[in-house]
Amino acid sequence: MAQSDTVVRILDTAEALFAEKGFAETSLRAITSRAKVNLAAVNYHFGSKKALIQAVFARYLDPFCEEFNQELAILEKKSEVSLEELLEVLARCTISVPATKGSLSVFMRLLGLAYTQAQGHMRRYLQEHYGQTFLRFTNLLKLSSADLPDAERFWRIHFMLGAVVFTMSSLDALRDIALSDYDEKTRIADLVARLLPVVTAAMQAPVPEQPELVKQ
Amino acid sequence: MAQSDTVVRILDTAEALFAEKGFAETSLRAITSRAKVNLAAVNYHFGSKKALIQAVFARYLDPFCEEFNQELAILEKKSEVSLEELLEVLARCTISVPATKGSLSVFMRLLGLAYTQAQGHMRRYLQEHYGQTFLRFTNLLKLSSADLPDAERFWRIHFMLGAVVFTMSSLDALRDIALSDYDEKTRIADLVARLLPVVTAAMQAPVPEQPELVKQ
DNA sequence: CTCCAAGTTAAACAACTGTTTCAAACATTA
DNA sequence: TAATGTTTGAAACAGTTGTTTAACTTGGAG
Repeated sequence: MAQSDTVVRILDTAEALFAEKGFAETSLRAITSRAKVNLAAVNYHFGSKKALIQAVFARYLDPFCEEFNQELAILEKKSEVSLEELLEVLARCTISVPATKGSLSVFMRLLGLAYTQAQGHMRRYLQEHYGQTFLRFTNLLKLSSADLPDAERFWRIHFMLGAVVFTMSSLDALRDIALSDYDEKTRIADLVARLLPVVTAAMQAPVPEQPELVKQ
Repeated sequence: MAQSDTVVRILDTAEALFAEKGFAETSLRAITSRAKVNLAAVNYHFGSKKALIQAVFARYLDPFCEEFNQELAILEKKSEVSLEELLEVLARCTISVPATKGSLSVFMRLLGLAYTQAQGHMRRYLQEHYGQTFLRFTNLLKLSSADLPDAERFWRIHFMLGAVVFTMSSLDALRDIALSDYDEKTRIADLVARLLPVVTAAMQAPVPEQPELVKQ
């Protein structure tokens, strides 16, 4: 049974090439030739290039969401949850899941691409499949930052999402600079340790005076 | 003299389409047909699609850097510069420059695409042409956050760069959500007002205990 | 007016894209 | 062993891509 082998090899290669060059810039021929499988294999096993992209994401996000949902269920039973506690759980799940492959940075790069690259279908896919988990998280976040206006919290979530995704997705380049300029061999765990106090402080920053809402 | 007219129309259309769909997903035919210009005009006036992309950026960044450099020169003469002061200058220049066109959000989206979309040549172009201005900025930032270890500052700069670029590049989608969920008509100026305290707090967050540097 | 460079146009170029086809090879069950 | 359904293989499909060519139009200087 060579099937699973072909599927896995396509997924591995596609993941690497997508992260390296982007979705539109990576052709099926580039994937299949490097993976040493036939060109038609992608359409046979996945149906289309779109579906392949989604499958690459699902391989990361499905196990992540499963673990994260379990942790969220525990937190939801508690009477109150601190911001540090919630972020620590998020960080732990993010690190632990792809530990088998050790390529968290690759996945973060993909996530960044999915959001910024104008692949509308990816945003829709992520929303449909993982929106509910995200909602559970934001509900807990609301409890742990109750004094923050809803709109303010909304924007800050995306500021911090950007900080994480952007840094992680450029990780290799930044790590090289950090090494040559500051003699620092930054591991993912170090980066998370750096991120936690920054994100916490950002979420707790003073709220600016209400901007006067003008029409248009 | 229809030349300048053609060039400007190409730039305007390309800018809009790039922001809307991304670089790779926007064909020269899509640009030229919407701009009501002949297909060959792009290669005639700009040389290649790559050069057109760079020209779209230069139209924003050249005037921005000119103004920003002037402001930086003023700050460099002062004996000390506060973090708020420096960030406020950055925000002011960012807002003021494209005021004539009112499409700062378009440019921000382009900037986000340039960094996240794996167009290697764009990163190189930005570094080569505007790296020195960025260096002047980071030097002042070092003065205004002298108690921060260099490596820590380095990472935080990129955290915050990510927050800005990522948010801006998804701006339209986020703005729609903010409008429907919080009845908020977010203007760019509002967003900058929200960003300033967050970035300030993030840069001033407590430094985590030195991560033990292990080999590998 | 003449002439020349600058700009525009339509057409064709070669290369590449995702997808489909159908015969061959394979593994599995009866 | 024979029959079955699944997986691979090479080739072709129809469409799009960025770029180039060469003929054509135009505006202004000599």
